[in-house]
Amino acid sequence: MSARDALLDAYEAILLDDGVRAATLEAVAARAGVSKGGLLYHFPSKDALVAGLVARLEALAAEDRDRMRQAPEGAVRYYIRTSNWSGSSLDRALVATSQLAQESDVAARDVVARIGQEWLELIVEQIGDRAISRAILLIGDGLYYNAALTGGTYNTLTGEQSLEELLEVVDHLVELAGARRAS
Amino acid sequence: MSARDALLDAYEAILLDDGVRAATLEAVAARAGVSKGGLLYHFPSKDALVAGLVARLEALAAEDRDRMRQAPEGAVRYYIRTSNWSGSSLDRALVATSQLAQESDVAARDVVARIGQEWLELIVEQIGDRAISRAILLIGDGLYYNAALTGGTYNTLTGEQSLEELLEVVDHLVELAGARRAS
DNA sequence: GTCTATACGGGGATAGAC
DNA sequence: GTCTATCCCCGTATAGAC
Repeated sequence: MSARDALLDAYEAILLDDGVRAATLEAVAARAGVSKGGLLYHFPSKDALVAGLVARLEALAAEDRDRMRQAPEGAVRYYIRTSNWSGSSLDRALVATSQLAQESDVAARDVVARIGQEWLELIVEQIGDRAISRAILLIGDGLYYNAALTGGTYNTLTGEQSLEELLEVVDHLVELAGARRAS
Repeated sequence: MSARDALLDAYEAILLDDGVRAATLEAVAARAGVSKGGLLYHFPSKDALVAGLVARLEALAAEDRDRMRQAPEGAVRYYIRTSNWSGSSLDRALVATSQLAQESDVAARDVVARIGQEWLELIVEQIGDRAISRAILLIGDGLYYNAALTGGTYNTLTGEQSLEELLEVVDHLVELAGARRAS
């Protein structure tokens, strides 16, 4: 793994575990096993570090959209399943970046907003009804919110069973959208 | 208004507008129109300021539960309507405290978790089905997440219409819970 | 009850050695 | 490509004046 990636991993990890205040250059460098000077070679400023994280999130989200579009279970089920915390690269990058968005970081705020819009559009394409799509999107947002609160320490939906139950509820919403389309 | 309340208002406002990093003692004091020394008379440390915010949130949430229980429209509709950002005291205190929870502040994390559990219990009492209740809770969480991302700059559900549409979708979930109870 | 002055540590960033 | 040394600013907190 490149040193850059190791540094971004460390930055993410600290943001998730301890929050923005703890995510200092020194802490990030130490966690990645380099010195502050070493970090500043790869990322000449803190803004550069943020930009690196934003770029990583953007790439991961684009890959995820492809998988979501092609998911055999359907985009909606795929979206809900992957919104529950699993510790995936996308989970981590998104929750970490959300924290920066809350610090009024414009780049972070933009990318998080854009990703949400793209998800919404994909769901609308699949099920047709905008109000129901928004409700489904909000359920996923709720899962991310819960992950963010704990830094992804545990799933909101503990165990496979509650996720299955939630998916079943969401299936009903998809059916409802189908019924509305038919009428 | 007491000086204490003015200081807590200022703390909240900075947390919402600019995030935890900007919420320094000096910034809070300035926004409340007192000096740093003045602030430290009322709240002898930053931890005391956090504790003050947590206590305020707890009180507001307790009042809100009473209103939710007695809401003529039902607890679920009340919950969804008030989860959309309106700039209420509870909105502000909850989103501000959520940010502290993400900084691994134990007191903040506990109170936010507890409030969520109480909401869930209230909804379960009213509609019976736990999985559906959890889905409804997550929709509310999603609304809070969106408010938190922007510091409550705007509603996720712009305009009265999209809120009404969402409430309609949620009504279907409540109906579904009723149907499950009947069977 | 609120202010100023001051101490101290930590965070971001630069220069330059290796 | 990574390290140490150093600078300056800012955030927290204490002491004490008014």
